[in-house]
Amino acid sequence: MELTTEETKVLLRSRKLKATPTRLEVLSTLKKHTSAVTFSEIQRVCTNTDRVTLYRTIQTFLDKGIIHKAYQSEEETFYALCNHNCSSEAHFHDHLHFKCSTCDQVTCQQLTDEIKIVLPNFKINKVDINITGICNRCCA
Amino acid sequence: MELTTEETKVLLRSRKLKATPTRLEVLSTLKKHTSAVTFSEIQRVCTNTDRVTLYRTIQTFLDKGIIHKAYQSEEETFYALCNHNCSSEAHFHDHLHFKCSTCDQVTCQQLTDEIKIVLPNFKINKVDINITGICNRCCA
DNA sequence: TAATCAAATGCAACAATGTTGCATTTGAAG
DNA sequence: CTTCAAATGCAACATTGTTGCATTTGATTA
Repeated sequence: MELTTEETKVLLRSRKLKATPTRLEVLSTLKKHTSAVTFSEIQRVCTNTDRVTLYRTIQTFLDKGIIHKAYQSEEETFYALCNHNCSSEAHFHDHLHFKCSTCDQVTCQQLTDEIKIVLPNFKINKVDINITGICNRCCA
Repeated sequence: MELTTEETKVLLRSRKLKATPTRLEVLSTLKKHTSAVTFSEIQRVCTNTDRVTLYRTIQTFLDKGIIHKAYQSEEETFYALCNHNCSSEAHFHDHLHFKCSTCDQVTCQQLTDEIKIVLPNFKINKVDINITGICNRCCA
């Protein structure tokens, strides 16, 4: 997920969104992180943007499928950029979200084997898998 | 999970908890439901108990492994009684939580096949699987 | 059954998080 | 440069959950 400022503007306009400084800054923050980002982290970076605008910006990005909720703990929600395979309809078919209890980072993990979940007589729309444990970097 | 009032008292005392009217009422509410229960539903039932006491009661039950968080949406948390296989350490090894988008109920579902998740060099402590879709009753 | 005391509760106040309405500003198109 | 819908900032509010502290109560012991 490499995005220059110009590419970000193109992305925003392709979704019929104005390329405002706040939106560019939020997206820049997200792409700088390899792991998912909390609202408070976004707020910490965008100091000269109103709290309400940040909430609305995130909601807009969620609606347009630019970001997704990677992990929701009791305290905080973690957001991450969507990648190309990740439509707003089906985020989780072959990946999951991992919260490391050592470094507290949330990362998206791709699965090599697809997970098969069988629930007879149920219709499955969305599968969210959240795992907590110790990530590969902290294990090493 | 059949619990008479007397059995509930025994359960509470076995965890070194006093069998107060509020605790009995909260547990009675949970066992009356086949699906997981929200805080607001508990609050709706326990009208003569202070809000703060209900929060503390739920927290105590979580700590003691009597209930667990079945599902956490943006708006609400769903709680459910723990069954016998379900220690406070490892809730989710062979079951998942299903949120039906038709009837809005959250239910625990047992899996016939254990799910195998492979993440090389990671240490997995807890696996939460949340599925949204249409449950067997609403499909019928 | 009465006395005792830690545990549990109720109340008030507070904190954090997120939302809504509305006036003002601004990005992008002509 | 003008125009206008979209985006923003501000104020006020709603919801959710927490903390401190005085009072009450369940369970134990005498």
